[in-house]
Amino acid sequence: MRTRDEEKQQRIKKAIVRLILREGINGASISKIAQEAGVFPATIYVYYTSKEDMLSAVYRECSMQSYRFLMRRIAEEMDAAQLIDAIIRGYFEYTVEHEEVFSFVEQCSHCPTISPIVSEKDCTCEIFDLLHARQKKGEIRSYSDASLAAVLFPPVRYLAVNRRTLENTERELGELVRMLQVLLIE
Amino acid sequence: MRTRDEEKQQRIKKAIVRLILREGINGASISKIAQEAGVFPATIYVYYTSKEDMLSAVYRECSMQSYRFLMRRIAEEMDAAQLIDAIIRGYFEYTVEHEEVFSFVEQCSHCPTISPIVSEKDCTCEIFDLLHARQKKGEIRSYSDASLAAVLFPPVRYLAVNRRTLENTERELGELVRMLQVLLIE
Amino acid sequence: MRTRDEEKQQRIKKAIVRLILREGINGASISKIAQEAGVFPATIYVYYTSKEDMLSAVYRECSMQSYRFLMRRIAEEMDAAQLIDAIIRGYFEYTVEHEEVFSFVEQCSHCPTISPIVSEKDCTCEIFDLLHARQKKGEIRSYSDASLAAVLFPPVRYLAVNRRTLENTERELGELVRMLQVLLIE
Amino acid sequence: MRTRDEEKQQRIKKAIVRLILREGINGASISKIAQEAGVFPATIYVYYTSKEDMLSAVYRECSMQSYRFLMRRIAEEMDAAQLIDAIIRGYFEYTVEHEEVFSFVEQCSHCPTISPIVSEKDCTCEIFDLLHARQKKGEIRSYSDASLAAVLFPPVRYLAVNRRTLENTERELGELVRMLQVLLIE
DNA sequence: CATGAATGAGGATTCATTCAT
DNA sequence: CATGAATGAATCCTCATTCAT
Repeated sequence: MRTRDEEKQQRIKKAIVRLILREGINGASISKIAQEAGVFPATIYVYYTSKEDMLSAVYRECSMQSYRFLMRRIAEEMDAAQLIDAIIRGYFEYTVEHEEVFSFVEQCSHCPTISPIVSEKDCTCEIFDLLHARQKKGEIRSYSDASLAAVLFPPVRYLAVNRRTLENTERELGELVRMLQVLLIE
Repeated sequence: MRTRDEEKQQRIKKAIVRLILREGINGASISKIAQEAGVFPATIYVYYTSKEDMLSAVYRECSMQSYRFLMRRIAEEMDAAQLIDAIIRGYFEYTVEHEEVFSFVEQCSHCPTISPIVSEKDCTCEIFDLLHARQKKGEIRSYSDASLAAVLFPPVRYLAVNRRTLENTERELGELVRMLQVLLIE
Repeated sequence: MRTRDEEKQQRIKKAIVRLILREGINGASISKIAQEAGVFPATIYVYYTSKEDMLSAVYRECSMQSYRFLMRRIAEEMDAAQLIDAIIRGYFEYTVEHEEVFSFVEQCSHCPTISPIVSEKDCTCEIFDLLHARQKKGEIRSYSDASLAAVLFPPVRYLAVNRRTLENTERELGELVRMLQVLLIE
Repeated sequence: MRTRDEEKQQRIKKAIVRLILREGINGASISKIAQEAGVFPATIYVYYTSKEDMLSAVYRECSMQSYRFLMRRIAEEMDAAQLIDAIIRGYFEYTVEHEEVFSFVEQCSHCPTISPIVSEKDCTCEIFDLLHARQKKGEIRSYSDASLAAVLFPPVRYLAVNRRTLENTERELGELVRMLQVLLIE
């Protein structure tokens, strides 16, 4: 039956992500992943044809996940200020609530043997549709997509990785939101 | 006694950096590094006590290097606009001219088993001294250091990683410079 | 799934013992053991978690084996003289017939990183039960267990290690038996 | 000057012995020995041509040493009972006072790649001269040298290795002395 | 005589993967 | 579908030894 298998594959995915947060990409061997997932190494090959295949598949899924999470925070009817606030805070919340997945994606996206598989573009197109709409209405300045992407996401990741105390984080995040509202809104 | 070969250690460092750009942290095994450097695997242990020790040492050096490179582009007497321009373009040029080192540092800084060793704070303090001076004079808005760091460096890294054609890159970079000048200058 | 090969594990054990007789504890590397056993080095780790684990396990088994061998030579209804004769000669025969195992145990028992694992006490308790019974009946003098153990086993090992010709050995062994009968029997 | 060199060689010897007590024959590598002795690995090759040569030389010296220690406890004019007492207690004291050397010799003497170098016979000849003299005078029973050696030394080593508390040891040692006096004296 | 860098063989162990069950 | 033993290449690292200084 499907139920058992689905659940086993989920355990494998979670194990990869958890292990890579703890020990880095180097530390994630098939046998460790299997142990962490409570399955046998050979079982992993039932679901994936190779380690590389497995990593890419999980990486792809996780990459998507962060932007799907983000989209749920965003409503069509938000004005530009609200939209920027939602993107920044939503993305940040994602990094906190899904620390493991975030760390996993961060590592994979910087590894030349894995990263080519997924491009951020594919994941963020929906968000850019929304931004483009506001640019057309003259609410958001007509910067290029590259520039928008550069100032919207990497700074949030930076704050997420370097966060210390809750208060600091809250203040820094608020400041970043205001900065980007000033910068992007006409 | 044979004298310690400074040049040999340099070759090892370059080999690490080159190999990690090509094959990622996973692919950088001691034997591959040795081969790339033209030394014997055992020789590496004359210069470093372990692989971890080696990676940290080279990571530390490379991290510093990027900011030393940056500082050379900056002059005390620049005004705020020039300073921002120099930081953005200087940092970007660094990523282009030292692609290998940049990729190496990017990967290490996201790997939980290596990154704790070096903090960006330690490397960028000189730049922040310059920014603080301008903030005091009222030339640069009084955002927190975290926010400044978040909008100054990660967006440049983003453009560096995602650059395609030369023209595009030039345009995007110019746009980013203007954005940050608008954002940061009173 | 392939069933765990009991016979393969036996081959590994024999290989360890044989190799250590020939080349000493120093010479018993995993790869040599594997070669001697006709298995692959990695296969050893299917049966043992580490070299240390393997050595202890085999050492423990071999230690027991010598005293089980001894017990088979001994009958409940023997009188004191017969018992001493049987212990001395039985133990000696063991060292001759299982030279490899004997040499292996001798080496392990003197190595500080292995020996703490097995105590002779655990192996000889049955023999001491028999001796205690004779002590109670007044057939054997009431020396302490330590003294009994000291004069019963180490001298036999000494003769076993230093034996030259068959005749000599036979004579020395007979002499030792008589000495201990005189010494221990009331 | 000879002084420096002599002292350095002494340090090497002590290091070997100390290290082998702690970590067994396996653990005594040239580099560890050098570190323990405070010299450089290459320096060891000034004094010995190879590791094997070094081990044999130190083993030979240490073997002799135990019996020289023993001889100092023995006086020509002792009667048979005193002689046996002196041998047993002298040898035991040696194992306690020179635990490191004793453990080193014990390990080497059981290792087939080292032991052939030294035979106990060579070291104990003086003691046997004394015993033979008493045998001629009819004070000590005319057992063969092999039997004498088998009951005189190995039991002491056994007690030395298996000693726990001071009281126990004292009692066991006294008992062993009395046993051997009864056994060997007419 | 002492040194310390260099070496290449070999150390123990883990790897990703396969295969028979 | 799941398993777990088997594999041979690869892992990091230490070994004894040599050599130029």
